[in-house]
Amino acid sequence: MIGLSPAEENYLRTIYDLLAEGLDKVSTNEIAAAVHTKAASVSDMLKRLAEKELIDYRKYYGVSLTEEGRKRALHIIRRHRLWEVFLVDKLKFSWDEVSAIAEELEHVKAPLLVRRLDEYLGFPKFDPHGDPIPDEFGELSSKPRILLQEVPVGQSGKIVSVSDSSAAFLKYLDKVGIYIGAKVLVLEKTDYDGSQELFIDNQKKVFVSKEVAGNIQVMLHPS
Amino acid sequence: MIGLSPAEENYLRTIYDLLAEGLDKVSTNEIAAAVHTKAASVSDMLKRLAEKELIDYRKYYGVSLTEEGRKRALHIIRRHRLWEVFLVDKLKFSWDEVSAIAEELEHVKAPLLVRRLDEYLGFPKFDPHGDPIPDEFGELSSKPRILLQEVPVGQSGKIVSVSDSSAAFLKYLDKVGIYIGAKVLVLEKTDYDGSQELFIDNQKKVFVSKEVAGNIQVMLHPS
DNA sequence: GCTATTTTTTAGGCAAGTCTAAAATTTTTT
DNA sequence: AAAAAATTTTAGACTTGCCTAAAAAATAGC
Repeated sequence: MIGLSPAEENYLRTIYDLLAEGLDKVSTNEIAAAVHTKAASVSDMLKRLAEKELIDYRKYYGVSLTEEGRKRALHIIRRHRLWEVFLVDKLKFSWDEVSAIAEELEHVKAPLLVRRLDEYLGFPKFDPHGDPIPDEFGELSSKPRILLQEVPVGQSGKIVSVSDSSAAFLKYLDKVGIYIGAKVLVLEKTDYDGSQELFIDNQKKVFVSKEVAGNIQVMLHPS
Repeated sequence: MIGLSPAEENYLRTIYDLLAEGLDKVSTNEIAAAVHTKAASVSDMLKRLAEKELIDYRKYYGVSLTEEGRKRALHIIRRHRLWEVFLVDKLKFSWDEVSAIAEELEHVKAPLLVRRLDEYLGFPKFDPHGDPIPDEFGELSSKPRILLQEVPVGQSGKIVSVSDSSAAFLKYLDKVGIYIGAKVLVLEKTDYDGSQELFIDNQKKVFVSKEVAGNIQVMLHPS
């Protein structure tokens, strides 16, 4: 199949992202909000994407991705997240500045470019927000990630992602010493309010509320 | 003034490049060939660019850039050439592979990105082909460049650019040991055929024909 | 279960950028 | 200098991607 336009790619990635947030279908209005356009324009585009068999589209019902659509979306996301790593690691942007720029860069398709970039960055597996970078074949790192909330006492893991990327939340994490990649050990859990005591990098004890622990994703076991 | 579309940017950069090759105006057909489109499409676009006062356009006569158009073109060329440096220096592409990829990257406009990239690359003054990189204000490095052909005997300089970038020519240069950035000293000139004997990097003597010397640009004096 | 509200789709229009075919202009040839 | 050839422009059409306004369908309220 032939290449997609930047607009089509944006829709596809957006639909993937919205689906990743849980439900099995996405509404026209949700997409419209995410791509900053009107519902009518979304309807237009959905018809085109359905015709290309990249999405399953039932009028007035909702949208999901076909296998092909999912594969395409993951390739776009791969480019997006690799550029984010580049912007943060090499050009010293902060992780909350990079999404908009990566949205432009992700549409540059030269396949060799993406491979070389991957290599240059040291084959990163996660982007600066902790989200996994799909491989060349559109496969996601399958290592399980669970919410910090759910990590049992005594178990340790690595912080790989946060769901809330508001400036306030990121600032809070920074202040208490939590960051993507940090090792975290759950020391204690308080049943009645769901708060936890953590041990970060074998160094620092931190208390977090249930709300905070519900916004942090952890990969169990690894180094 | 507001931003230009990728297509408008391509036309503008192309017109600049064609003008840089000597003449003071460019024809519709030349542009059509350079942007791989039809003359009719070029006519359309020229009307639009003229309306935006980026070009001076007289029907059936030809096209040149206005001051504003030239400034815009130089900003696009700045981005293009910085990305070329990135691709060669960091991603290890060879200098003949990078133009097509840079053509896509050059349309990413985030101004902070360009500045950071420039810094990351060490504020390069020339791209991998030896062409100068305009500064943030759209100014070209004003150091004079002359054809190797015209360098007098006993004078030395630095090779900064080649006009012919065919694979055959580049291969030839490689073989005899001539490369962008090499120091060159003109040892001897043969009047009747215009050929020269050169001393490359104070190391290697090389004979080049007038044809070859006419395709190589040199910056006089510098280190 | 019918009405009101919200969501979604259709209809029609618009700008960008491209194309082909035909007309206008310039250049070349003889 | 007139005819032929080449170049360039115009005219008309098409696609993409967006819009507004109106119609259709689904959902919520009572």
